[in-house]
Amino acid sequence: MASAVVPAAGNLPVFSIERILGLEGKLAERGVKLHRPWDQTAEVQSDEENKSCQQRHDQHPSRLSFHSPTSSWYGGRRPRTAFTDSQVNVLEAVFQVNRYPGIQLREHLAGRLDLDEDRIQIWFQNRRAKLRRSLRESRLRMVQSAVAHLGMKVREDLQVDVEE
Amino acid sequence: MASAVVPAAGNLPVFSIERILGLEGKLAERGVKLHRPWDQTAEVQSDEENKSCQQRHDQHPSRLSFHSPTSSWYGGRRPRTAFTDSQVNVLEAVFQVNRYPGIQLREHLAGRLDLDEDRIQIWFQNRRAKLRRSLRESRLRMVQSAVAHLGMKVREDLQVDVEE
DNA sequence: TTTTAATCTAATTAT
DNA sequence: ATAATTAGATTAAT
Repeated sequence: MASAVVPAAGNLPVFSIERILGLEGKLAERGVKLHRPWDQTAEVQSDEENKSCQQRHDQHPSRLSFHSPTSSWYGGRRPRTAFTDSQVNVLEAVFQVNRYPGIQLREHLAGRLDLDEDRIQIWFQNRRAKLRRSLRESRLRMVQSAVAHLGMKVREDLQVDVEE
Repeated sequence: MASAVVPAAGNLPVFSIERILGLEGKLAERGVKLHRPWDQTAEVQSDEENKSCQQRHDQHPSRLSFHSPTSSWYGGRRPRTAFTDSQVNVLEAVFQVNRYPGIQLREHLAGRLDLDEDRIQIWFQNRRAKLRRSLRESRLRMVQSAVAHLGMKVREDLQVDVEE
């Protein structure tokens, strides 16, 4: 077989990428129009009607449409990376010092931890989101606690009013 | 040299990442407390502020902190990738067929075009944003055109009213 | 179920 | 003009 594609997530390549690269990538430069029955609506219909990410049960991928995040032929999402404890320890230690590592630090970490640079990038993005979430929740608890104390204070004052 | 760090954008590492990885990453696991003067009062800044990038009105960043996207020691952003015409041609051809390439297609393209997979991912994100932008603008023009035609029609009708 | 890696949008920054 | 980064929301794997 010419194509050594690995079907990792159970999705089968319907159209070979070589078809696109070989035919469209080269012929299209010469103004050659290809017959692409699935592309008749390419620029029009799919503004964002289909964007909001439902369609879990893929209808057969012929026809429509390869223009939504969920029904994408040829490969699903990247398999979840399982960081080791020591990798997380290092990342957390760096995060203590720098929450926005630049490209050089990310590359350095990637080399040091044997990870891809963009895994580092994603890790820091998710780590910042986690921090913001925890800060929001702790602020919320502060407010709730303050309100609760206010309530107690009001009840105390009412008690005093009654006793007076 | 032990360190093969490439100063791509003219940024110099001030604190070696090895300090963090070597000291914090290993000793911290044994409960060893480190003296980290920059964690309190960062005596660093002279080197940080001549970084290549921003800091338009940077107030003295002593004290705090490396926790903002702009004052990040050790590296700025990734240098802008300059895609070749033929790379863009292929990416555009694929985009015609699939606006949401999964991991397999992205990896395939990365290998084929000699790019990192993450550059492919980013390219498609930006390309979708461009498409949405252009669709929004074209819809806006449609509405504007419709309004203009309505205006003309109204004027015609008024003309008829006057002539009658 | 909970946590978090991965993906997406939208806005922005910066080359 | 567009590559890179961010926050934020969501999806999905563990």
